Amino acid sequence: MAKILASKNGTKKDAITQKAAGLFRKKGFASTSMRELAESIGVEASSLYNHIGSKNELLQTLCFKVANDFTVSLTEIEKKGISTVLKLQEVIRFHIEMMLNNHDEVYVANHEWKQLQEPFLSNFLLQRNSYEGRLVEIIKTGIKKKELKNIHPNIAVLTILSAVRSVEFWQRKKNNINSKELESNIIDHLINGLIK
Amino acid sequence: MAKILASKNGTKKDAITQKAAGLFRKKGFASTSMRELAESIGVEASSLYNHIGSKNELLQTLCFKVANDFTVSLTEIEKKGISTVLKLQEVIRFHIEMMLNNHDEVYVANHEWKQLQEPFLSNFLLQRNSYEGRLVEIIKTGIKKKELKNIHPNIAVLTILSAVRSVEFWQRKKNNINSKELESNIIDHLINGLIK
DNA sequence: TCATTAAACTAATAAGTGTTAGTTTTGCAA
DNA sequence: TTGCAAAACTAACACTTATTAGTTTAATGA
Repeated sequence: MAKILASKNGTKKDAITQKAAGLFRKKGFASTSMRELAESIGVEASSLYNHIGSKNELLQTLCFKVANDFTVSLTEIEKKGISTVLKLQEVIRFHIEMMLNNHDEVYVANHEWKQLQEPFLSNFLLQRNSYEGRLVEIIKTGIKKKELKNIHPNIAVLTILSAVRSVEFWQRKKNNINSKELESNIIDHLINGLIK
Repeated sequence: MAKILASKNGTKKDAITQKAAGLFRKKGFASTSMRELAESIGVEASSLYNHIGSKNELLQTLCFKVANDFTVSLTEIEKKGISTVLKLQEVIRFHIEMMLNNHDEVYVANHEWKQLQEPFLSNFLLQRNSYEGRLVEIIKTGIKKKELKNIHPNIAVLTILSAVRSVEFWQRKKNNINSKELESNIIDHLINGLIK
């Protein structure tokens, strides 16, 4: 009868959620069984239900925690009295650091949100659209202030949001590049381009 | 007793594979059952096995078809006697057009390759690493020729390959932006940056 | 020491999984 | 019209799935 050891400053539910994040990332949500999750903890599957509500609840917790982190961060950045370019830099930097520090959770939120059940699915997409819309507004302001060239704001936002996901692949390869170098390269690329 | 109608210039296996691509994209490979796939065609699940080998074979077919298309295209571009910047432009353009013209297949190859079984999984990753390596070489050449600034080639490649995936999101929203505008915006962003 | 509670266990359920075997139907060529 | 092959069908198999009910064990506090 192994016990689920709660990580310090966290409940047992948190410990299970963390393990789930790792498995959901490696194998996908649908391909991860509760028996596998339980085994990775060292317990029977049914024992998990003393701590969590359901498998789907685990996914909900993960997705909305990540979504909320991004929303809160964007609100902070919006409030600052800095240029558009600096705001974009901070947004990009936050995305990269989230992926570096919370790899499993962010990956799962990015890849497995489709498996959310209603009404959580609609809710998640609403939050996502709102986030993208606020980034579009930042870029529109930058164009108006002539800080940015006259690109299509929606395309630019989706390009940036996709580009920062390169950190996913970067984790896969265990290159010894420190996070600051990674950050500055990606930010420079997305803001200034590749041309010499 | 409904019949599987083969699309013109294609076998019935092709028709099933195409339907599978759509479902695998919408629901994920693991969450799509053979009974669902069969129903979407209008046939019993067991009837599918008159035409295909297995569910996993469908995924293999999709993933390697896409991987091969990209490999072939890159070989063509490498052969051309054009500048590094133009080569990169053509690579980016090909990615975007593949995603626009073969949305389901490319999406599935990008998102569901993890569900491949060995030895196909290792094979796919080898092909992918080789593709990325060849792009890294193009960028290294561009730096040597002083066409490109002195960025980290590996980071640049992964940033580009991630950025072109924005087309995935773009399909989701049914904005009325034509593909040429989409292409030129993304290429300009990745080559020249955002700054005015 | 004893009662309480948290959290593990075993066992079972009902539904769904990919796949196979065997049979029947269909459409075409001779 | 008959014979044949392609391709549909039904039925079943052998597992696996998430989850629940009921029970036992371990830890805690009085």
